[in-house]
Amino acid sequence: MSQRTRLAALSSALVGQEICLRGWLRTVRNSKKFSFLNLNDGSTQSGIQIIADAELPDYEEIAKLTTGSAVEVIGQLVESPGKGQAFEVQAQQIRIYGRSPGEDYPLQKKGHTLEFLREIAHLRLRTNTFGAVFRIRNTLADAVHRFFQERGFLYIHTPIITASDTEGAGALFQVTTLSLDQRLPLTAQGKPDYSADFFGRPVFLTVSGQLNVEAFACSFGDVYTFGPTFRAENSNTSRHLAEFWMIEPEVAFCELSDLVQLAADFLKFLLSSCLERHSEDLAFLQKMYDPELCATLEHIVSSEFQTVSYTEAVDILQQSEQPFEFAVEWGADLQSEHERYLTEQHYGCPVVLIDYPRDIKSFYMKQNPDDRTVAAMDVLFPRIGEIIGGSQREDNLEQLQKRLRELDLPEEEYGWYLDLRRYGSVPHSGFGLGFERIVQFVTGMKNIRDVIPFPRVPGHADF
RNA sequence: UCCCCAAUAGCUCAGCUGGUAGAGCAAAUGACUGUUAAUCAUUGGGUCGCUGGUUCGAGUCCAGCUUGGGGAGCCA
Repeated sequence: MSQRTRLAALSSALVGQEICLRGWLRTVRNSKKFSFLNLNDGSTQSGIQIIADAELPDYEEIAKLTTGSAVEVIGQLVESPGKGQAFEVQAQQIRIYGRSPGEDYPLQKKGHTLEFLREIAHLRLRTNTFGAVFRIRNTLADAVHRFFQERGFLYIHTPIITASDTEGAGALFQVTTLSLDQRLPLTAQGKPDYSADFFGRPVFLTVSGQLNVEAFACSFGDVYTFGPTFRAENSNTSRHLAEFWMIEPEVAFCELSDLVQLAADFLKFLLSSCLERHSEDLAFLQKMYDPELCATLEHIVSSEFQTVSYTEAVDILQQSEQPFEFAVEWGADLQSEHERYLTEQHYGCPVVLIDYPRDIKSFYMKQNPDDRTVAAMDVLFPRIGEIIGGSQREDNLEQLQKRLRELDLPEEEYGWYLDLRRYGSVPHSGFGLGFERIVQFVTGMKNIRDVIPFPRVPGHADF
């Protein structure tokens, strides 16, 4: 069997040579003496035109090929006399792996709506749009690791099954081997008897690796996680998933200002990696979905992120005289419309909001000396709002214990977490980036369900 | 979960003040010497989302439900 060449590897240097390609047909155009087949193998946006001459053996079978069929083409790469492509392949031999009956195959030689394609998530991957999205998603995943690896961060695999609810991170999926179809073992009080469950206690799918990864930061210094995350929230929006991937760096000997810088450097690195590698995919997405896509990405790479305290932001919003639906008031969480005003209109660049009121943030955030704010940080992007949330962590044992008591959280559940403050405590900070959010931003996709392979949302776990 | 909008052929849609179903594309068949989501001709294709109601008569009006979309909340 011949060595296969990927379409991405084709170049003018190969013109005149015999090559072997394998992939799926996007379009077929027949005329009396030959057929034009457009082949794509997933490695690039543009496919390649195959010329199948009627002189070929089995031409009758070849002429009956339809959109979606899988084939192998052996032939000579030649310069194309036609418009729209630099070269094409003059087929010498075409092997048919699998036909694709035209009367059934849902993908047509026409545009489909993203809503329709979501119903055929196993086949939408063969479209130009999803080719571009998933190639870019791959580059982003690679760039995440490159960024941290180049800076000496350790990649940590935190548990997916966990007993701890990282407070405030949302509703949990419970994991159990107790059968819902049979009578539950009950305690004397009539509650489920978890001593009979697999782990002997209630456990859940993780909503965040943060608490675990703090332990690693307090041993290895600079670490990060990148893994699946689960939220059982009944969120029905274009930017929430029940299962998604999250990146959480955690850095020891790091205060909030250093964390802000890390987040900005990180986001710029991710965006510029895509601009470098994906001009063709981005051009396609720009043409189809967002005329300003590349300009937006380039603008962010070259812009200075604006750091503003929550208190300053509230002042700006109150003086803006914008007709906001929700009033701006110190102590309340900012609404989407407020965040978007700051990043899109007031500053016109990414904004990092810091030092939020203590009462609207989580227990583990570092108390500021003013006694009413904590060293939290949210990075706001134009269009999508909050893309990163993070903070410096409370590293003072007494302060953290006090916070647990104030919020009525069980101190005994956090014993190991408090140990990190008890033994060799250091200032440390970290943030979380929802991976699909950045894929969404880079690709210009409006709905997060279109940037993950098989989306899991309330009421849907198909495929 | 809340608010708003929508659901008609495989896909995208039209269908007026209620009178019994249409187009383009796709598919199948044929034609065509270079096409680019090719072109031309022919053919087949519908429980008008579901349930009930109003009416002589409902794709059309009303109610409930289901599904999809947009926005909000929760957040990443």
